Amino acid sequence: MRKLPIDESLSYIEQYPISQYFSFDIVPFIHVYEFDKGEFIFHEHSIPDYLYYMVEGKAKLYITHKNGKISLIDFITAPTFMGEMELLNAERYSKGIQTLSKSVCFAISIQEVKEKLLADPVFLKMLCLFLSHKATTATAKYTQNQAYSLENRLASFILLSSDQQFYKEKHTEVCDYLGVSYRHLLFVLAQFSEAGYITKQNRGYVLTNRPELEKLAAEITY
Amino acid sequence: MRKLPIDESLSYIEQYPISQYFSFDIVPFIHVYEFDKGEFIFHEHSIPDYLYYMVEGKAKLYITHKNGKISLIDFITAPTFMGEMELLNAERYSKGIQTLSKSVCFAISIQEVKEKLLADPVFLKMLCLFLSHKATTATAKYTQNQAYSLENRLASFILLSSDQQFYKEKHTEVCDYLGVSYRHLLFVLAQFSEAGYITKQNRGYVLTNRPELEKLAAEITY
DNA sequence: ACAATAATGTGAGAAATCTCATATTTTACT
DNA sequence: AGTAAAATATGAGATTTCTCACATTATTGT
Repeated sequence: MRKLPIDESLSYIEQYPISQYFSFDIVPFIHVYEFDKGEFIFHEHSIPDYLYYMVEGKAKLYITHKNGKISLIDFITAPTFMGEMELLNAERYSKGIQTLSKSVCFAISIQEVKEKLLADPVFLKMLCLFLSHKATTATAKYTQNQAYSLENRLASFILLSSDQQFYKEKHTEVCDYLGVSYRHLLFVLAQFSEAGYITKQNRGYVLTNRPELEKLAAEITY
Repeated sequence: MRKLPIDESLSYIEQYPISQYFSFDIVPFIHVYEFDKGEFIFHEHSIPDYLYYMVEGKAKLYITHKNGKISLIDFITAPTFMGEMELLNAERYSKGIQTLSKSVCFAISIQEVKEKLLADPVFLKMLCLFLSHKATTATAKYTQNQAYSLENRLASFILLSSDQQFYKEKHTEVCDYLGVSYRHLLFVLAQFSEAGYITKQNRGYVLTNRPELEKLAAEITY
């Protein structure tokens, strides 16, 4: 993590407007940080000092269980806030957030502006919408996880995350995200290959029978 | 559902203060309704007209999947808000809410006060805290559901939901809540009986070996 | 009080998913 | 370039959980 020099910082602040979320001038309170790929924005069980607004990059939000299993709660993509729950103090200790690519974040010192933020209707309204949306998608994901087998969920995930008929997510992340073992993920992936729905190529898979994948995914959607 | 007469309504409003959550006088906008046990407060996929504040009673929040499985997302107990996500319009269609006991709710017409609410910092701050707390507990529940077997989760649930060493939740609800089949719930319950951790009695179970249940539950807690 | 409906309970077999062991390939680091 | 660490891959066997079928109480409405 490194703090960007003034001129670069200002350029980011100009490029990614954040003022709309506040009814007072937030710019004086912003520090711009850059995180390398793989760096932690929040360590698990830490007490965050900053509310972040990620403007570039990708990260994963996860928790580690006592038995060693990891639940990848969400893939986080810019633009988004991070640490808002901790700001609210509803949850004192943070979950973990680790970047998946080089990321740029606006950091706002909680200590400096907590009071102002929690009395700012513009910020609070945005935050309500954000939290509500986050809760809705999380609930959808988790209830589906327990109502459908991996076959359906993986088909759905492949369709959502593939880019131009090409799927290349990391197995190690996907199994934590879908809540199954690495072994089982590979097993179902092999089934899909076997059935000709996908075909291994280089470091990923080409979708070779999209309609069938869509049929499997459609069993979930309501 | 029936609307309570003026005098009863006022008595409830007096007994359960709600003004603290608003910076304007909300009382003129409140209608007091009573729901019988088993009545629906929201039908699934409906568009709510009211934001509710439940002051007495218990209900369950659930969704039905395409394959017929039901996910019981949460047991709702007074006092709490309902329909707040729909008010925010983050989610246009509601999930289902059905009461588990006779319940009394304050109903606030969305159409009448939406504008005012979404600009009210007192209300918005409370709502942020509420949503954040809800998201935190839901995430904890769901990630644990996929990281631990029913043995651990059920032990934990029995300890949490039993009253004075006596467990008497409905199996049909519990299996939807814990995300397993009815059959499997009964199977693990039988295991616990077999091992002497619980003992069937009348319409429920007596906890006959709390320490062992606690040991199982402790595998989860972090 | 009686029928209808919901909840409880159990067996048997199958499917989904897990654990563990181990080998190979890729990626990251110095 | 060389080594350590991470990611990929696969087999075998065990566990967990599911489906379905069916029987037996409770509960509810009229």
